[in-house]
Amino acid sequence: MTQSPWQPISPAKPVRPAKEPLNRERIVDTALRVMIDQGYEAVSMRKIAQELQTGPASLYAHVANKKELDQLLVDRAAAAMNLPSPPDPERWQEQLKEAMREMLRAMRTMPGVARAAIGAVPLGEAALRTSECLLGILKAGGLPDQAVAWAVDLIPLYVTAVAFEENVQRADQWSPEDLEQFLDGLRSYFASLPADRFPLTMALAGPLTAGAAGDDRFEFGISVITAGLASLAERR
Amino acid sequence: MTQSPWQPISPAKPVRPAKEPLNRERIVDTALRVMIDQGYEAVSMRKIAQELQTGPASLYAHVANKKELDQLLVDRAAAAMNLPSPPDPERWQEQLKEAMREMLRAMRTMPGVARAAIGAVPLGEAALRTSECLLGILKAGGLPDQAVAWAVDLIPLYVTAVAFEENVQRADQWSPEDLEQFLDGLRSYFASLPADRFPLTMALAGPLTAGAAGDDRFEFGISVITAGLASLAERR
DNA sequence: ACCTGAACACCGTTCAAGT
DNA sequence: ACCTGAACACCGTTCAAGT
Repeated sequence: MTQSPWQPISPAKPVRPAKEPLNRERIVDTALRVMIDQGYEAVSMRKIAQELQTGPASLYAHVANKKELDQLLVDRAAAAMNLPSPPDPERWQEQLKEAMREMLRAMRTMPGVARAAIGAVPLGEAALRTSECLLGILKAGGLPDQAVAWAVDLIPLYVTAVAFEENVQRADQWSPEDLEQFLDGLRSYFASLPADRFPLTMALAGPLTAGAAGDDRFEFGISVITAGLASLAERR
Repeated sequence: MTQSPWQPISPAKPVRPAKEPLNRERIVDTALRVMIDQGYEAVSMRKIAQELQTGPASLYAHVANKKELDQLLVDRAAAAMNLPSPPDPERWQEQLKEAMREMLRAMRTMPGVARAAIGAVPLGEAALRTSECLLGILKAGGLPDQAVAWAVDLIPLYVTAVAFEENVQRADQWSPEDLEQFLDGLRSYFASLPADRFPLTMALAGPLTAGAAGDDRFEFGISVITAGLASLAERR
């Protein structure tokens, strides 16, 4: 074989290696992209490896296991949250509601993250910052320390559960029309129940199937929790 | 081969067929047993089939898919709940708390059922009876209809999320000592944080790691929710 | 109508072998 | 130290073939 004259004589060495090396960040970036595009179910060690043009075994040099990857995704979501600060004793209830709305908003931008978050203790740096912020708001509200601490457990639990519910529906690929059709079916199902055994379910079929699409149900939830916490503060 | 004299001459035909036929109930019974023994992760179509001495394909004649099996398990848990009745306007808050305690108790006897329940709309007969009962208690509390309906969504969501959390710990096979060790680790982790950025997390390390074992945290949650709902009733 | 074996298209994780 | 192929022990679901 002859060397073309415009090529250097030194052995052909690409300026960049064909593959850039694997690292934690690239793995989490890829997992996040897959999760946003295709949902939590699609985030598998095998699929992430495939996206990175390698085999699943390669990931284990950078991530302990799937659970750790899930935790890293949760921390990404926490990092995306813009929580109200500094805490204001005059407005703590509104700040708390704002924080919960923001938590849900961030989780919605990463559908599936709720599934990764639920039932895991979030100890990443961003998750801790979220906790610290909530602690501040609740302290500003004048709650006793133990109530503050348990509330910081209760609040993400509720928001995550709501996001998780939405995520299940999304995973089933329900369009708004599908949802409306499902609710219609539900209403006629309620109407067909034996009236002697399910009188209230039948009477409240309307309210029971309302607010499934928008944020009214979530707003109700955060109002109940905020009012409940406020009632604890008043007893101080 | 000679026939033993005390055996009938007619061809050996067992009085019962070697296998009793498969049906929904046997499948759900088996799945429930596996779930109680080995947790939700162990409840797979393949494993249940194996327990029933058949192949996984055989189950699909009686159960649409895994999701339907999950729903049937959830309804078994709902059927095991002994909710307070009839509703008493004088005691509705205590009845509501009792109901939530009973829901958690039933879910605890079937670890894993929370995982099957979360994010699915429970429409089995027993689940509907649970709803009907909660509707009665909340109506007795004088809440507006829409609040009653959304509360019936919020309450099982919270209880299920709590049960799910406990279930994750159980799935990781944590003994009480492991939990204590984990909490110790957590406390020293909190103590090691940068004091300028996480002052409250550090100051509240005690309360934050308290009540993880017993029911204090759950009692706090049901108090907050009940008080929040009561504050809506007062505004009527 | 019900059951079955075999297949399809997946999982998470480990491990010995390479560079 | 990092990467890899191959294997292990699993998944849910489908489908043609049996009875």
